[in-house]
Amino acid sequence: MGILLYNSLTGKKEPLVTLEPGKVRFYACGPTVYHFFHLGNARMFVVFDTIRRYLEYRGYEVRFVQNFTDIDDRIIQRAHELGISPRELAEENIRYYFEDAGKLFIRRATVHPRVTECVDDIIRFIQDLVDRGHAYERNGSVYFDTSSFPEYGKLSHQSPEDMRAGYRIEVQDEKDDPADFALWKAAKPGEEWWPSPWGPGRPGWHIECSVMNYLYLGEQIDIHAGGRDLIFPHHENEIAQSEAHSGKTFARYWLHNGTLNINGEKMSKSTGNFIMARDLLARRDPRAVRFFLLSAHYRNPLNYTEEALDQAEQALARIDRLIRDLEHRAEALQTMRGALDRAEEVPSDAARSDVEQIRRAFIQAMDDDFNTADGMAAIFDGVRLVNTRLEDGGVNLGDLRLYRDLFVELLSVLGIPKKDEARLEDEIERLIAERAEARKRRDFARADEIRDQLRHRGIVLEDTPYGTRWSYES
RNA sequence: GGCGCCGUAGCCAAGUGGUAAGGCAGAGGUCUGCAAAACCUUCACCGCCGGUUCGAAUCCGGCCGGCGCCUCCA
Repeated sequence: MGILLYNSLTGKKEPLVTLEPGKVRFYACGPTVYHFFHLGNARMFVVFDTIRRYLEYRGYEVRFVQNFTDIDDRIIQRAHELGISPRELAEENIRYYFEDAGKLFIRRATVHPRVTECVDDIIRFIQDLVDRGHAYERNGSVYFDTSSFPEYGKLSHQSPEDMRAGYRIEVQDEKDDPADFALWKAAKPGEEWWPSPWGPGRPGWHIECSVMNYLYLGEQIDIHAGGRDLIFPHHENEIAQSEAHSGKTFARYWLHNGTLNINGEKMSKSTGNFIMARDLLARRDPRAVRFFLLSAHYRNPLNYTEEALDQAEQALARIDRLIRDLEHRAEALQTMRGALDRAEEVPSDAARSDVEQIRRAFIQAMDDDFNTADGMAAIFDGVRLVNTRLEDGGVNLGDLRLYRDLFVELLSVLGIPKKDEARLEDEIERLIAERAEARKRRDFARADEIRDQLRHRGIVLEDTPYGTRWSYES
C-alpha cells in the first residue's frame, strides 16, 4: 500500500503514481515578495515542506520548485511608498523569506526561480500562445482567450457561465470576454517594464508559474500545491496556460491546504487580519510553532490562538523529555560498560519490534494523505510505549539508542529537529544566507571562511545553479 | 446567485458503516525524602431533525451555525 493523496482536481483520494518511477516533480506556489510573510503563508510553506520531506522519507527523489514572484502591483506600490526601487524591495524580502523560513526549519527548494529571471522565457511562452490562437493582443496587453480552452473551469468545478454570474468588478472592455485574463500587462507611466513584441510591459500574475514549471520541471509535473484560495483564479488559469501550450495534462495531482484562521476568519494581509511569522517567531519557540501548524490535517482550517500554541509547546515537550531521558540513560549505562549486561549494544528483539510497530503506525497515518495529526498520535502512542518499557527496566544500551533514533527520525520527517539541534539548523541557514550575500559581493574570502567553518562542524555546503543546499557530512 | 468546506470532551484534534485515536488541561492513584517526570485509572448522548441499514460521527435529505472562492489573496 503506497501513498494516497487527495486531488482537488477529482475531489478524491488517489494513489500516488509518478510520471517517472521513484521521482516526484513537485511545484509549490511561493510568495509575492512585497512584505514579510504571515502565519497563514507559513502554514502553506510548512505543510508542503513536510510533504516533500515525507516523500523523500518514503524513498522518492523529489525535485521541488518554489517561485518568488518579484514583479507585481503590490511590489510596485509598496516600493513607491518606501521610496525604494521594486528590485530593492524584492531582494530585501527574499532575504527575509529565507530568514523566517529557516527559523521554521523550512528547507530550501531544489530551485527558487524568480519572475525577473524568466521574463524572456515568459515572452516566448506568451508568443506561443498567441501563435496557437489561445491569446490576443489589445493595446499593448495580451489576454488569454478562455473560450479557446474548453476545459476551462475544471479545477474550480465551475463553468465560465457560472462565474459570470458572480462578477463583482466591472469588466474591462478591452477583453473579449470577462473570463479572459492578462498574460502580459502594458506598462503604465512610471512602472517597471520590460521590452516585448507588444511593447513595454510586464508579465501578468499567472503566467510565471506556468513558465517556471515548464522551465524547471517540464510540460508535465506530478504535484502542484498551493493555498485553497489559489484554486481560482490562479491555478485554474495556470492549467489553461500550460495545457493550451503543451496540449498535455499539466499536473497530475493538485494539493490545496486549508486556511489559517485568526478570530475565526482567514488570515489575510489585505484585511489586516494577520500576524507576521517573524513577530511570532520572535516570542515563541519555532519548534512549537511548526508543531502547531502540523497539528491539524493540512486540508482543514486551523485556528490560531495563544492557547493552542501553549498546548503545542506542552505536547512537544513530552516528546523532548523522552528523548532526553533516553540519552541520559544511555550515557549512564555507557559509563558502567562491562559492569552490567544492560550495557549490551545489540538491541533486543523486543525493542526492534516496538520500533517497527511505531514506525509502521506513523507511516500508515502519513501515507493516508499526509495525515500529520494522526502521525503525531502514532508518535505519542510510541512515547507511552517506550516510557512503559523504561518503567519496567531491562532496556539495554542498544535499545535506548534505537528508541532515541526513532523519535529523532520521526520528528525530523515533520521537520522538527531535536531540541538542542534547533538552534544549530537556524544558525546554519543564517550563515548560508550571509555567505550568499558575500558571494554576491564577490567577497569570496568571507564566503570560503563560512564554508570552512561549517565543514569543521560536519556540515557540507553544495552550491547549485539554484542556490546552496547543505547536509551533514556522511 | 454559483462552486466548495467546516461543526467530535473544558481546549486542540484524528476518525467517512460495526457501539469514539492522540495531545493539552482537570480528578484519583502508584512511585518519590519533597517535587518533577513517568506509569495506571478517570473525563464525549460526535450541531439539530428525519431517512437508508442488522448496525451511522461516518451514507442520503432538510434545517441551524461558521467559513472560503467567484479575477488583491497561501
